[in-house]
Amino acid sequence: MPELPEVETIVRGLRTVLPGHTIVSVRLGKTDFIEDPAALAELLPGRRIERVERLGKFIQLQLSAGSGAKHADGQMNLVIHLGMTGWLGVRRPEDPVAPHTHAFFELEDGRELRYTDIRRFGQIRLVHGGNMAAFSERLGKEPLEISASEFHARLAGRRARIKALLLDQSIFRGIGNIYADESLWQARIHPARLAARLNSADLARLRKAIRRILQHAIEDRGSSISNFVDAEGQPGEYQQRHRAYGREGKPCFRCGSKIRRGSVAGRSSYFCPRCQPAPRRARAMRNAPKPRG
DNA sequence: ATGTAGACTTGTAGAT
DNA sequence: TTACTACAAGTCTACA
Repeated sequence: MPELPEVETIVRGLRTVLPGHTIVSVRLGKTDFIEDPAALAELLPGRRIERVERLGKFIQLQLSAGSGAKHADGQMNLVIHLGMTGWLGVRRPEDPVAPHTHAFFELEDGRELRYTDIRRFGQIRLVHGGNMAAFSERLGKEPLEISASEFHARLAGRRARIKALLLDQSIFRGIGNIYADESLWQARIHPARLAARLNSADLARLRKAIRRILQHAIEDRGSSISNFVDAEGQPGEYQQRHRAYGREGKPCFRCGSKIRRGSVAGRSSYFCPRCQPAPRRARAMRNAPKPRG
C-alpha cells in the first residue's frame, strides 16, 4: 500500500483520534517483523501519545516520557513502517479483527490501535527520543519540501538511473514505485535515463511533477491498488488518475502510444515509449521478466 | 559507485 | 476444477 501519499493519509486519520490517549497494554501475534517485541510490552504501557508524524514512509507516534522507574528513559517513539501491505488504525474491541493483525495497542478508553500486515514486510520499532534526530537524518529530503537547488544538487553527476535514485530513501524520502513512474511520465523522462545526463530543464520539470503528483495523490487519499485503505477503512481514489503505472498496453494520455512495461532498478516500470524516449547509449532497459523454468 | 538477482512473505490473477 | 507461474505499495544482502 504505502508510499508517501498513502502513509500521509493514514497519518492524518490517526492524528484525529490518537493524540492525548494512553497505551495501557500491548498484545502481539507474529513478531518476526518487530525489532524487540518484549520491549513493546515493557516500555509502552502508561505512555501517552503526544503527536503523530510521518517521516518519509515511516509513521512516528511520539510518546510521553511516562512516569515511574521503568520510564526513566524519557521520551519514546513508536516507529512503524507499513512495508507493502501494512495497515494501522483504531478499532473498538468488538470490531472484527482483520486477518494478519499482529499487534494490538490497547488505549485507556477501551479502543485499540491495530497493526495488520499480510506479508509482514513492515517494521515496528522503538526509538528513544534522543535517537530520533539521528534516525531522521538517515533519510533523504522530503520531496514536498525540497528546494530546486537542493533537488538538482542531490542528482547532479550521479551516473545511476533516475528511477533508481528516486526510489533511494536516503536521497528523497517517501517516493515509491507508483509515484516514481507517474512523476517520470509527467516530466517526460524515461526511467532508465542516467541522472547525470538530465539537463536543468529536465530536473526542473521532474521536481515539479513529483510535487504536483504527490500533492494530488494526498488530496485523493492515496492509490488503492489491491488492498490499501485509510485508517478508517476507506479506499483512496488516486489510482483513477494514474497515467503510467499499471497501464501496460493502454494508450498514453498525451500521445496515444501504447504504454510499455520494462524493468528498471529491479522494479516494474511503466512508461510511454514516445513521450519518454529511451536513452541512446547503452542497454538501458531490460525487458520485463519472462517466465522461467 | 552501480547494477542485478534473490531473499523475506502471503495472496491473487491469469494461463493451461 | 486444479496446479502452477508471475507479480505485487518495500527494503536488505550478496555478488559482479
